[in-house]
Amino acid sequence: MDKKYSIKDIAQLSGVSVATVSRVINDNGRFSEETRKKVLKVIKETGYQTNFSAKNLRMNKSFSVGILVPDISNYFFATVVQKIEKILFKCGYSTIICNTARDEDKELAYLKMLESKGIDGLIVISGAKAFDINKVSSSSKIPFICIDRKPKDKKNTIFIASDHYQGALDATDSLFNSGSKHPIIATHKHYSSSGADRLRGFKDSLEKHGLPFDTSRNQITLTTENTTIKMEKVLKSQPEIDGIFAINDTVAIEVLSALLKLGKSVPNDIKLIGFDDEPQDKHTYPTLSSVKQDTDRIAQVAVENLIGLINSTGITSESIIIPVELMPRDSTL
Amino acid sequence: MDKKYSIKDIAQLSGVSVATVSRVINDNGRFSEETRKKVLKVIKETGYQTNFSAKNLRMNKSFSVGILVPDISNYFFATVVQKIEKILFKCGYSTIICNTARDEDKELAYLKMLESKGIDGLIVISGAKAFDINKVSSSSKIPFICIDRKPKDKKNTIFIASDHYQGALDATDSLFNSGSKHPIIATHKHYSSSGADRLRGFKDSLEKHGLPFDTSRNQITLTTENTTIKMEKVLKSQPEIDGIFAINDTVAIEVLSALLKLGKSVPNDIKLIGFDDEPQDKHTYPTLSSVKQDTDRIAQVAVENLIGLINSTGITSESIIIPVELMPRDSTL
DNA sequence: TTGTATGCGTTATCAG
DNA sequence: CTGATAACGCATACAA
Repeated sequence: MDKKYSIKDIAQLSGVSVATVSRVINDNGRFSEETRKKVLKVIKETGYQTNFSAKNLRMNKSFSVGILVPDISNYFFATVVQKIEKILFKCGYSTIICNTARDEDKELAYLKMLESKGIDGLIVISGAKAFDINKVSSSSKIPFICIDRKPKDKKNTIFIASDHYQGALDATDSLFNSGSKHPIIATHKHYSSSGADRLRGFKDSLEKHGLPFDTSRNQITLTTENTTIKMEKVLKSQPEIDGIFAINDTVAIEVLSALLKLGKSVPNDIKLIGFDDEPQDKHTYPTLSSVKQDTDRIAQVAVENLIGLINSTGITSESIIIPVELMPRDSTL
Repeated sequence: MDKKYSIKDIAQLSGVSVATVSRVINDNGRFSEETRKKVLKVIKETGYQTNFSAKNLRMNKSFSVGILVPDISNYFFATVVQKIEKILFKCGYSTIICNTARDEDKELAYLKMLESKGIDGLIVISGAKAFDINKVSSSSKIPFICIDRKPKDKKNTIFIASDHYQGALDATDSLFNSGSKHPIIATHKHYSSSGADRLRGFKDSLEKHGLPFDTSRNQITLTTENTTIKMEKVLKSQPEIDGIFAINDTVAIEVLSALLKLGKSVPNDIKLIGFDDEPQDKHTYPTLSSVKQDTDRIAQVAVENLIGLINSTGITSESIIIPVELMPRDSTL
């Protein structure tokens, strides 16, 4: 009742050899229906459970994957991680979560740990710089895929991302469509490959509408602390500003709050749109327009590809772009 | 360059036995300073890394802990998980995350998997029912601690929670203090032990102010879909309502949005306060009063106690309550 | 101070 | 169809 059963115990209890038990458990090799029943019965009765440490050691496989994420309290990251974990579990893998806090040293330390644990695969989500697995250990060939973060070595890797460019283009277009003549983009200090793509989309929409992009006039960089002050200054020196594309919803909501404090009306004075379609967008006042990423599909594609990588030796190189969806609400009416 | 080194390789390369290498690595047993340097040098050069599967098998320890959480895209859960993971990593443990989605079957499946992997400990965060580890396997004695979720067997377990009762009491008091005469509580369908404590706090504040609690008059249950309709109905039949304590900030923000739609002014017509102090509270209009949980301390205490449990055989039973802090903002001015 | 030998629980190879 | 046994990489009791 209080002991942990091993395959050996099961063998003894059911009067067969350990080899046969292993065969039955893994449904591998041949054995009679009779022994199968016998063994399965004992397993049920004893509540036997595979010892994964042993199995891993023997098979050089761990049935677990690591996931590197900058900040799990971010809505988009949390949602993607959650969905990935769910699918992986269905496929028999467990997920080791690693919160890198955008710290390169931490990232390295995590990578080492994960390698030690013999993870079968790795998913890298976002982060400031291009991802270079060779920094950990040139010997290791852990299959990995990148989400929203370009790998350093573009060959031999899979890269998955939302169509940030198109989303930003659509978002900015929607500012114009709702009457804005002089939109700007609000970014924050963190720089990621997705952020760069969104900036490109903004620029191209601007130029499409006959406005040349100029960083000093069309872009503001905010930190959490200075939003209102900075906004006030900018709006004073450029009173023509009548639309803001925020690099994500967190920034958008800070901007919205600042605008209201400054007595500006959204969308009457200034149109506003964000990115990520966070749940609270529906509950701001006015409700916040945004661009929705297809996290279901991102997660699905990520896991499918990773498992493909794990099971096959053929190395692929691919860049997968997931479409996004514009979610117009009152802030761009 | 492309091989994975084992302790045996290191032994050969440095001209000692595997036992000595093991001793040096674990700084265990005695060996000369000279051999130490020799071995360490080879380890550096080769980039040797411990094979944890083997170590785990031998030591019957996995240096990993599981964490059961209902929904990681919830701000409070995400924050706590993130902080726990960070501290655990510093202590040499990796964290296997399990998103139970409040589903008991999933929880069971996860528990089995975690047991198979030989996790050293378990952290259970919230969830609807009391937690009963015996459902997995009567044989297993995995040390575990509960956060925000009462364990079934109160003996032999550690329970950590914010002072939900006091927080709710303070929150409701603050409604009265800002002039509310007839506050109600807004809950949602999920029921947890923390939710029950918050409800108790609300009731006691009511009675303290001379109002007997009556479910049909002082409590409304919302779902995400029906908030505005339900609010309208309630406010029509009970126009005296002038204060709302929402069971958490997500509910509070939905309520706030509904109230604005219904033409009610917050805080002039109705005072409002939530729970959890989510970041967006600072950016709603008006800013949302709330009760802040000390996630740093919760995480710290949780890890400390779990590691204590793992390393000692002495079983403890304890209930640890972490103080909360009232965060008054404009919605209760 | 160091080396030898054993076993942890599995799977896989090879006989039977 | 089934059984004995080697091997995975490591820590440790025991010998030297």
